[in-house]
Amino acid sequence: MEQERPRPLSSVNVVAFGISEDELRVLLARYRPAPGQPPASQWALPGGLVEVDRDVDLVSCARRIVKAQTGVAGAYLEQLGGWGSAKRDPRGWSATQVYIALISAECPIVPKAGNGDNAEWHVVERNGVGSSLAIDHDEILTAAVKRLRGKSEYTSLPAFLLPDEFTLGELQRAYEVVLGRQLEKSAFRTRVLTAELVTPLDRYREAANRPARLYRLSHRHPVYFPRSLQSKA
Amino acid sequence: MEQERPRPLSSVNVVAFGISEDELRVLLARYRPAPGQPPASQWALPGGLVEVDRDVDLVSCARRIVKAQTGVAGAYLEQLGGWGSAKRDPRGWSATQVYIALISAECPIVPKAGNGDNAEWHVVERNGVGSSLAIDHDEILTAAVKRLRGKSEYTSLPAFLLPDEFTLGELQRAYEVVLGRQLEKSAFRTRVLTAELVTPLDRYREAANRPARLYRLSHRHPVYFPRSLQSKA
DNA sequence: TAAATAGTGTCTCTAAGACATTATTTG
DNA sequence: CAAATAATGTCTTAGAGACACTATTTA
Repeated sequence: MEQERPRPLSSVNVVAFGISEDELRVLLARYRPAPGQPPASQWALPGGLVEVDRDVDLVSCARRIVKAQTGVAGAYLEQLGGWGSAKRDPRGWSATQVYIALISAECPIVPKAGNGDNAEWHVVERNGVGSSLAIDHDEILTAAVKRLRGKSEYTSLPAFLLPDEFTLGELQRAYEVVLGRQLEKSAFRTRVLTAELVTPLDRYREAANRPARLYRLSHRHPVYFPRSLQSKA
Repeated sequence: MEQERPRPLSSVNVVAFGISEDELRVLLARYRPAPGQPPASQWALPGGLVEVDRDVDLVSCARRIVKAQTGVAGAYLEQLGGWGSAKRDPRGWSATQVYIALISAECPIVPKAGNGDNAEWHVVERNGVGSSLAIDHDEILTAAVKRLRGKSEYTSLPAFLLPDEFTLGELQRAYEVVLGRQLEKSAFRTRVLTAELVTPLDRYREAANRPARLYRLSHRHPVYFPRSLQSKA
């Protein structure tokens, strides 16, 4: 019988994105050096150690974290990647699995009992937030923003930042907020409609102008726009 | 002082792809229920526990595994994802970080001392190999093949399966082997050349026909072909 | 010369960009 | 009516697919 090797710490972190006031935002919590210890002043990505008798797998651990901070249970979740090294955590070798969460409501927060321990939504500027985050979370946030922006070029990802029903104008605005640039209306609409990314409803958004048709996503998973190398005939 | 939580097992697995005899192949090893224990008859993806005093981070752990099985030190490595759950490993809660490795040589193997303990290259058919792999490795292999195929539609990934210098014909063949379908020559060439994916050399591959110009990759990281939402003018 | 593969040219088609025009509501 | 945004149409352009053609080597 071989002696058991020392085990690294296993945790999960979440980069939760939302849109409010036409800005892309990310959820941050006060950095907590270890569970039970008081929070530091630095901001960090919400997360925590895997709890072996509570989390059945990595996604449910991520879901638990999102739920605890925002109250949202059905957020879109996608694996971003793993960060692990001997040095990243002062407590020793640690590996974290990071998930991206897209929150469709208006950036909600679950207030904590105590003293300024609430998470907060921070505006994403360029590839991160203004201040620097704890340990390697700046690097992780940058990777998450890059993934979100990159994948938004050719998938329906930004739609998961909207409520169930939305107009094409609102959808285009979501793309523009995520990508950080304006898009051409006509091209955007044909692209979205021919890809059958959305299903038209028989309802309309009323306003002080021509009412806009409401749509909902056709699929609960991201749709990819058609792409590149075709087969030989 | 809070009591320390139980820690899951942390391991790294590698899905190493190679091309030989015009077939896409993946490296498999005999499944070993735990380090030190004898290998079972089932095949599995090569991997092992993170060694906290030897591996500085996740990639170097992956590199160590690739090197041990193939002798190759400079393979292209890319994170695929993390798999973790209470049930996947009989020893208890375990999380593995999986890397894809692209081997450019002719599918080499490092022979082990003992008795049939060598890794082997298996042909990839459809989304996996013929037989079923240990624990959740079928699912992981399927994800790896999907990633490799998907990304090969719009990046230079298949080039990392070739030696340093290659002809455009060889490059096209690599794409065809990975994607499992034939491509149109003219379109392929203009695409590759206008994306400046490769740099032409002043050397030629001699054969019983017109010599083909040799090329090498322009970048050590994958190149993405342009395509998708453009900016408004 | 034939065989074989390298490499190019031309035409078509599709989808996106640019931009103008029409449509439908409220105040 | 004006103001505002929704929705559509037309023209152009870029890149991919189809496919034929030319180029250069060896046997």
